Amino acid sequence: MSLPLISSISVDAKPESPKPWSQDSRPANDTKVGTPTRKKNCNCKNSKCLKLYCECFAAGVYCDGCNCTNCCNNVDNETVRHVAVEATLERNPNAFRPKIGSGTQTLRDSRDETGEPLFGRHNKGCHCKKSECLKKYCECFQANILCSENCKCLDCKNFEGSIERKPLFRGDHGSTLYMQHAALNGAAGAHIFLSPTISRKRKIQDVFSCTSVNGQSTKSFTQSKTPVQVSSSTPIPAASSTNTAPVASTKVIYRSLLADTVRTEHVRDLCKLLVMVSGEVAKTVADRQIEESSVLEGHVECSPHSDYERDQSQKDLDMPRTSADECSSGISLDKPDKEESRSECREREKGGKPMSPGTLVLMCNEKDMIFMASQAAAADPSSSNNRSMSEAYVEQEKGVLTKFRDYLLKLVTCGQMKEEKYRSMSSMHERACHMESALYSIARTSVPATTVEIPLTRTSSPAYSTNICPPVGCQTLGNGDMKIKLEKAEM
DNA sequence: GAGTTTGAAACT
DNA sequence: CAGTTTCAAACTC
Repeated sequence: MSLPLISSISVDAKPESPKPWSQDSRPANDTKVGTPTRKKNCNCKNSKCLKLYCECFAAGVYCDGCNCTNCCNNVDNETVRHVAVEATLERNPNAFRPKIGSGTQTLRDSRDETGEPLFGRHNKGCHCKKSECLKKYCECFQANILCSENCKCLDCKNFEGSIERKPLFRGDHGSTLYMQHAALNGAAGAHIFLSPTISRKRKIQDVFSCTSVNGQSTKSFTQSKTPVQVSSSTPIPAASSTNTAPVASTKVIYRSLLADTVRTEHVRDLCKLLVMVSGEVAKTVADRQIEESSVLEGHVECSPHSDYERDQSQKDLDMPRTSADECSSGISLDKPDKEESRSECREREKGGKPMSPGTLVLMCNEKDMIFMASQAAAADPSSSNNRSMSEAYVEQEKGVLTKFRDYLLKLVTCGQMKEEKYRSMSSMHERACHMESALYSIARTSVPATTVEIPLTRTSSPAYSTNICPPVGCQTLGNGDMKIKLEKAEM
């Protein structure tokens, strides 16, 4: 008995074919993989592509289409390569770990005054001396992140607020995509605009070397050689989306709208559900056939469970409710025996080593295949009625495909809802920034220092208050409204 | 495309 | 751990 559909689904949960350094998972924000589809071709000559000098080796991939000579980073030299991997790991157990860590929540969700994304930081930090960390020699710059306290660079200009860095910055200014990414990562709080951790990196440079709305440098508010704590209410003009600084590259970090929505356990649950649907359909078909044969024989007997089970089956087929909240927390499957199955799996896990989700799915498949076999046997004791069997298969397939289709439709709905959500968040943010910029322009006139408080009407978007912090200079009032607190500087 | 510069990795 | 060498990418011309 075969259940090709179920089997094929379960494959998704299975890990990819193992690589010698499978632990390596380059960060999404690493520009080397910032464009995930792009694979760099190395030009190694002396390292045989078996040292970290080789980008392919370091990235944990085979050389493919590279211009390297004496390359051993391929399937043919698996043994040699394995030795090299071992040696490398011996030297540095983290050699194949991502260089750019996601960092703390603060860091990951930070961005500078240009609105550019600054996800993560270099785990080891760079050691640049001459490039001022403004060239791709610098790993931080290359990864499109700011230098952090991990770095030991000299004359660093890759820090927040750096005038030199600004024209070189590569990013998507306050774009919807950024907002999406930030929101998906749970961006919250004041750190989204300025990270104190990153600010610590500032050394001799102007801490508040401000850039006006049009991107031109202006008089600094202060000059400091000491770390400065920057709060969200610091009167720094947010460049916002009106910043017209040249963008050297339009590389955008893409994150699926459904990221964090579909998780491994959901795939597993879906598989289980499909298996269950398949089983229910088979049972229904079997019951119907028994019924039909009984009618033919003139002995009409009611199936003791059919109606009830049909109801139950229908309940099982009902898709879970769709709501924004549900989308945010991931799609769950309302499956009656979900908890039971999980506990069963947990029971199994207790007995031995923990099993991967893929293994669990496969085991569930195995279990259900046995179940299906017994079902079919019950439906057709002679096991020779091919017509009945194929009819059952067709019904099964139909049921499973229908269920799967419903699930996909639900995913699409979730994606659309998220898209709408982030769009409204983005437009709200841009409006606030525009207003803030306008106010800042006013503030720069010769009006004596004072505090301007302008209440802003809060939009209906709950995301604004929960996921995104107020723009720089904005404060959230107790009643949910926002005000812009802007201390005017003497010019 | 060749030569130079640069900084990470490897080595001592 | 610091200094030196090797290496390949980034950069310049």
